[in-house]
Amino acid sequence: MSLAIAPIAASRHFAPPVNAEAHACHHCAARALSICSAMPSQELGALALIRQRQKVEAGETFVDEGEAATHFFNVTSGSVKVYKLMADGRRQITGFLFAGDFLGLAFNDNYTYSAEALTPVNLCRFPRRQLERLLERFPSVERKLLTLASNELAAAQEQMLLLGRKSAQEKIVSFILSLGRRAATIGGDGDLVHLTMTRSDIADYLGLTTETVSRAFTLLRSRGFIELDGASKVLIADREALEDLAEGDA
Amino acid sequence: MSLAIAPIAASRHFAPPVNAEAHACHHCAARALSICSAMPSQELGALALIRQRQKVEAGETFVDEGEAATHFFNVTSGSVKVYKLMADGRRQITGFLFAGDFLGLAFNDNYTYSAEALTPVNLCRFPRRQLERLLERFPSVERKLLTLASNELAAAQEQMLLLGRKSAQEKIVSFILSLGRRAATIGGDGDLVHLTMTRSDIADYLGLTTETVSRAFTLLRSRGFIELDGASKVLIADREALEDLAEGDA
DNA sequence: CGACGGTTTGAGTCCGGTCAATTGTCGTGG
DNA sequence: CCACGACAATTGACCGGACTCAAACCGTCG
Repeated sequence: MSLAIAPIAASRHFAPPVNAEAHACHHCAARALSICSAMPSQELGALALIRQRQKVEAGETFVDEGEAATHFFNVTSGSVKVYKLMADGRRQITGFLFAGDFLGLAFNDNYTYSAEALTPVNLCRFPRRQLERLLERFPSVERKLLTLASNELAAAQEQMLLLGRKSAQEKIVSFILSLGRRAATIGGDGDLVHLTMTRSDIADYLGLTTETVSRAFTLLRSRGFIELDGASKVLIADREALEDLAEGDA
Repeated sequence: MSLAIAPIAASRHFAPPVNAEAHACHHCAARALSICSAMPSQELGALALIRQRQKVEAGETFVDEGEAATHFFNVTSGSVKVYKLMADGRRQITGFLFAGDFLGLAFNDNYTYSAEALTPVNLCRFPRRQLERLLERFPSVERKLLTLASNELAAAQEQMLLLGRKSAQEKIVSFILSLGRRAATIGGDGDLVHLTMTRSDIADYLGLTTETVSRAFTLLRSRGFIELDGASKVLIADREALEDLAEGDA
């Protein structure tokens, strides 16, 4: 889920980073766990000590369903899809992650999902065992995680409503709007949405097929609600109309 | 989600309850937060101090989407449906709760769902403000909550897979099996499932209609996979076949 | 026993899926 | 710079599973 911006605490409490890499990863810790509100420097310092950097190519799977859940991740840049597979290959994408999002909260022994980079991705990785020890020393970090998990849960329930009860149109519209909201919180233009995932990914996220996704986009464009620039850029042309559509008003 | 049984810690650390009522509610706190592993008596005692009992009639709504989230709940007995509504009345049930389950984890200011009793229900209620203060004093309780939330999250993702990618048949079969599992952990017969919800509730949980739910039950019976005794008792007759069906093996 | 709500069953429709062909996009190498 | 290949996206025709509408059938409780 979306996490809020620039952790001021970080820039106050730490010396200037030696390079851009370190800087990015430094922020990553703050973003994952401080959630806008300042976190005591002690906690941040401890987190910094156990964090590890990881680069992932586009298309690379870095979490595999069923594997031992050894790490907790935080996305520094790029985008990621998280999904579950059925034996016969059917796929449900349970979420897309962007800069600032975390992954691996599940305190199960094994991952219950897979994760694959949609674009080149920079990650911060926290070994779970060390993170857990850290949580014991700094309960405030645990508090943050609980808040994050609660928000995740609320979002998951919203997605259930979408999957179970919305039409194809409504699903697509809700999706575009939520990406717009997300883009706005990250600091971009809330009306211009850049799709880093394929139609097939969108379909697997919304419980549809690529064809239906494509048709829905076309229809929305022909009605003047959105504009398309190539396949991956969507401009929200009539937000109000879309917000009505998402809730079923026509 | 399912919580494990009899917290031994409780009976060791507290004097025998003066009546059945108190006894039930005493256990409720333990169940909600100790999750099988023993919890220090100090924490249990603190929880006991802030808990409140609440009885709810069948059909009564005790949590309303949008209302201020003042309480954290734990179901002592009975069953509950948790759901979200759309403006036009479409409904998505996001979960059913049974004895031992908790509700209200969301650390948002307002509830993002409604909850209604399916049967007469006994609840333990913890005022959120007091609970939060308690979490600060006893981080171990927070740890338990985080674990619970993680499990909830995994279950929610599994439900997304069901809603987005499974056929009506597969949905019903998965549902029966999960109720069976749940019944087994509570201590009942894992093969005999008692449905406390209507067909319409099941439909709103699985993203179907009552008619489709009914037809699926009928078909499963005619094929010999289940037996029906009235509308609310389901006997799992061929678990193996059902487990295959749930995953799409024909 | 009768009434009411929930459930089952039936007939017909439609939304979204399937299959297939075409068009578009982008990176690569001639 | 353009031609090519590979893959993604779009479009079209058709199909079918789940929905809708409607009627009949319980079961439970006054």
